[in-house]
Amino acid sequence: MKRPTQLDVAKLAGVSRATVSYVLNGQTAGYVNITEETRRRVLEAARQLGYQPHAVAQSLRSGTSNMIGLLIPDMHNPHYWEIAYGVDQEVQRSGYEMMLLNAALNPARELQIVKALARRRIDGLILLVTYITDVQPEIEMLARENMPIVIVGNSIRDIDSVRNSFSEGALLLMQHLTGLGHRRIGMIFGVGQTPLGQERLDAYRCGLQNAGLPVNEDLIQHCGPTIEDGYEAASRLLNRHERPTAIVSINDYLAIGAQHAAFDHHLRVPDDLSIVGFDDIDIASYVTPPLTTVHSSAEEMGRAAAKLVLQRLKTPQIEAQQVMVACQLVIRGSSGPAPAHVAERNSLHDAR
Amino acid sequence: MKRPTQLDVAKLAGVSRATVSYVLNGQTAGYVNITEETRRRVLEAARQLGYQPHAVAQSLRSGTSNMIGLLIPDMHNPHYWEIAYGVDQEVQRSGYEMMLLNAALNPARELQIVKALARRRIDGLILLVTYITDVQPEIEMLARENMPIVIVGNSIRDIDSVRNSFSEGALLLMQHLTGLGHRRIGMIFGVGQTPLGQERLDAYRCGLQNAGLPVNEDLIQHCGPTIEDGYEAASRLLNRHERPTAIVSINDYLAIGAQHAAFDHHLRVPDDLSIVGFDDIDIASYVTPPLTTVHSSAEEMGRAAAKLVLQRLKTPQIEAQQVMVACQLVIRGSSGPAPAHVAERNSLHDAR
DNA sequence: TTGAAAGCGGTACCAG
DNA sequence: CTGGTACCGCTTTCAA
Repeated sequence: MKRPTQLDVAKLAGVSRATVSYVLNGQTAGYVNITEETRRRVLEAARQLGYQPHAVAQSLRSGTSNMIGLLIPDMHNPHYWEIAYGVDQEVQRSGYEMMLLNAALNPARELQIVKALARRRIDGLILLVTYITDVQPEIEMLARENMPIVIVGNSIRDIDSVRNSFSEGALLLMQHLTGLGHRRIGMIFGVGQTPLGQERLDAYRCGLQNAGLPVNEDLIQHCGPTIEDGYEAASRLLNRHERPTAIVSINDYLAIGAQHAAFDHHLRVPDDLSIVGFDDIDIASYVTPPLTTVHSSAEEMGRAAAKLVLQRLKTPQIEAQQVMVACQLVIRGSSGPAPAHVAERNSLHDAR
Repeated sequence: MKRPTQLDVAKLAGVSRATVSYVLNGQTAGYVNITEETRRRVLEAARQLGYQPHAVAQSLRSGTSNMIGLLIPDMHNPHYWEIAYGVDQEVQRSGYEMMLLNAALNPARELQIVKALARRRIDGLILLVTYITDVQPEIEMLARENMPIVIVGNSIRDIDSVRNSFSEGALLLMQHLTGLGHRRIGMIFGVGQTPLGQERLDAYRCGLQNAGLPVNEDLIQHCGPTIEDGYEAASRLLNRHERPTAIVSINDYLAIGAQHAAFDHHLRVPDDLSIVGFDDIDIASYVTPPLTTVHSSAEEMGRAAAKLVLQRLKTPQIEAQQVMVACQLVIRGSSGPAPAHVAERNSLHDAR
């Protein structure tokens, strides 16, 4: 059984295809007028056949798809879903659909997706890219062809972008920890070579130096993106002879793994170990103890990105914009003063 | 700047459009052969122009889109992403793209999405529908038009579906709790009128009856889908004069909210209160204490659903299949024996 | 007020 | 072995 086409409707209503198109779109092309009678006949015929316009044909004809593509690096991290949610909301408000694609942390797939979306002649593109150098040429090419593109959490010259001021947030976070007396602070770095991650890592190093503390590369644990990876990275830190008194996780998701590692090592958080993260995912305030983190509304970022795309869609010629989304330190129960006995042991050790 | 079309390539290579199509698709339409020389010229011209085929045009011509649509009820619940992840993996293995749409728990939006996907002439559809009665007519209509459709967590006559045997799992869960001596068991019911939720609710009631316990409707707290809602529903239960000694949450996500409510009420889990959930989301084993839950591989379900769609795409005429994904009780740290003093108080109360 | 027809970009048949 | 061309379904100009 085949779906009815405009022609079927036209036949049934006893009019031409053009008339059907006029009626269904309200599009009277300037000065075309339709008799109320014909109008009713057409609508009735369409209803009777269950006619649905063929979006692909419309798309080919009009050159627009009514879709905005969103590429995220990893479907497992709630942070990206919050961004996607913001994008979806905003995009829908303007009558578009969001098409969400997952790169599954695979650089090759990232490029492949961008290309596929371009072939689909998607109306606009929002990219959260981990391995940006690989896709940069493609992005620049698309931008030259007037495809509205927004980069999130990153930036390329002459292309709209949304970023958050995480380096500041990260510094505040480090100040918070050093201010609490922590001198041995571990880092869980579980992402690809993203500038976003790099920014946080730099802030970590910088924060230590600001407090006059040495940067010990052994305390930086590189790991994968799963919660299990976070658990293991934290375990490695906690198994060290001189374990850190605080752990900074590159994101909340991994921090939850770290919290559990502390639990399995019979360490109380925050009494024996402070754990902090980034992103403030919704679960962060519900874990035990609630996670100290750097908040930046992911949904907000998504919305900002969507707005940029939609704006460029309307007025393509304006200059590239950089939107900054603020972030703030959220102090919850997972961070506290450095444990006294460890501090003591440390000074003994230092004295030796 | 406009993107080059096949015609541009043809001109540059000094051949016809047909030849370009043949070369690029390897499609020699049976017995068409191309000189190595022409072939090279065409490829070179395509490369030089950065030619990318127009997927919309291809789609219109071929009648296929190379996309499988997936509709999920709520982007905030990790359970659904795991399903989406499974679908994505499987669908990609077969050279398709997954198009993910979020209904945001809105029944009207659900129907709207299904219709939009149908208009896009998507190749196949995987639906996780909350308010199924609203979309059922549309689904049946599409199925009649030979659109491959799979329903997940639900079922409609003559349509492929994937379900998990949660009612069994739920009964095991209830046995587990009653076996531990719990007599006052609360329920957090934070989903729409989904049969899936209903199934779990029925199992809750049934499980109580099996243990010879009364069903107290006041112990069933209906609430919204956010983690905050879970927190509040649990709080309401815990604020009762005679609070439950165990709480069954309709899903893990809300259970995390419940855990936090217990924390805020200074109740230790599981000593003072047992909390159990459903789904076994990845975070479930990392919260403190790790969540007792009913596991069913969501990713597995997604994969099964994708396989069904792809299979029907190949062979449309086979009979509708129902795939059951097994599930099992996973006992972790969040459930334990009913607290003695409460049990005591209960019996005193019963004796009065 | 309505209808005929020219494309949008590709594909695949048929003729050369 | 290659080129011409009809068609996928819809929109929109132009003519009637």
